[in-house]
Amino acid sequence: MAAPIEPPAEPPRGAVRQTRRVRGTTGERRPVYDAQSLLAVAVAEFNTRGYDATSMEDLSRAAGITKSSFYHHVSGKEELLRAALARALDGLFGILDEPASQAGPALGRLQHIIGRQVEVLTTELPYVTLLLRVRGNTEVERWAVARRRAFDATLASLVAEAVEDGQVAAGVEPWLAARLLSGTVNSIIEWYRPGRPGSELLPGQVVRMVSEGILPPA
Amino acid sequence: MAAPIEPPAEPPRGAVRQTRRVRGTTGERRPVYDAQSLLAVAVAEFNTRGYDATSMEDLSRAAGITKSSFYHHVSGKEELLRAALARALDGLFGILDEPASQAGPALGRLQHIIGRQVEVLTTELPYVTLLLRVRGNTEVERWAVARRRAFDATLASLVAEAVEDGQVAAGVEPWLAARLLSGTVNSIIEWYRPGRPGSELLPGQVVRMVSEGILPPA
DNA sequence: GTCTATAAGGAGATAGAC
DNA sequence: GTCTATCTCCTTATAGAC
Repeated sequence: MAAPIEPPAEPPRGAVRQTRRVRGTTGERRPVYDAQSLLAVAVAEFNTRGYDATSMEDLSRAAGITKSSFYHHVSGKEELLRAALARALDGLFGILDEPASQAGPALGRLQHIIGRQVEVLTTELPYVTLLLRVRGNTEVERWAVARRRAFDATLASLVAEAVEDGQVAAGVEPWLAARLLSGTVNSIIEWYRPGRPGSELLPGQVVRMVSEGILPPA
Repeated sequence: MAAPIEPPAEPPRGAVRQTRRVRGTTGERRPVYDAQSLLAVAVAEFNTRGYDATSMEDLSRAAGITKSSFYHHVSGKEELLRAALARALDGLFGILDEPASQAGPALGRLQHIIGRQVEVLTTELPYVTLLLRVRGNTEVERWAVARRRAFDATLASLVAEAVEDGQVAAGVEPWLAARLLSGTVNSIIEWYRPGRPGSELLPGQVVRMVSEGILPPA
């Protein structure tokens, strides 16, 4: 079987609680963690140093507790990776389930997906960043890589369909266009940072630039 | 000091010999290595597994010798990384020294650089791939990241100049265009593999697509 | 839930024989 | 130039007290 929908040995996700802080015995405030908030801490560290270069010691220090306490909450390093990759993939594949991704002319569906992909990239930035950097060293990583490829293949077939339908200029090689398209959109993770004004304009700008050119003649 | 031209503690490069094979005592053929050919082996492994996930044991096994023998030829893991990153950066910055990168209208210089960047990406694929994946964990990595940023900044200022000169449509935000431009070109490392027919057309196709759109209307 | 202590193994790197 | 053996440190992960 290629590219299974479910990751290997996925346990059920626990209930999600908000991170809050309580007063410790010595008076200082210490965060109360659950699996979700520790995942966010871990993914941030993974993205800063790289997954393989980040030790469980690094993660626990970032969370403000010892390594052993960290292990009380999470089952291991690879489980953190699996959960993060699953979240990124859920976001991306969720786009394909939307009505506007399935109805209408191929070009319109493509533009909807691209715009929404930019949105998911920015709203789920840390998780998608991690996903796009995975190399395929373990079973979990290979699963994520295969799912990513399946997503890209969907886009590639849509590009081909748009060319066949005469909505995109025939001089374009569909497979090359699809690859540059994915590369352009995914490259946003290299520089996008949340909280800057004008972020809500980005999806439309990206869709326009891939349609009219990043450097259109005046 | 920011973004020094020279990497930290760079030793002079040794003479380059071609890799050949000699008959061992047991009759099997074993490659004769020098620093350059071992660098190629190492970079290939780094790109497959990721730099941090690749052990010196992995490298020596890929070269067909023991870890100790491997250390006879190279001084260490980080030195391999430094040499590989230097090669990639030399290729990229060499583009900026070309006459066509310095004379004429900004848009023309930009198009020349983009086309040549595609060429360097493909001809120096393993080295540039490694460069684009470096995170900045060590002094050597931070040096490489800073140099990369300097290269991107040169492109960004050229885009701004082309817009000011009225050669590129004024609706384009120069910094966004520059970032998507770099992202699009750099994404080629994710799928390009040497030896396929038609590779010589790629630079021109990429320049056309970033100018006219990846998905131009029919 | 958090801690100290520790197990078990893998990492980068070196010594010294052949 | 290549090898076996080894050093030292760091890694993931667990045991068990509080």
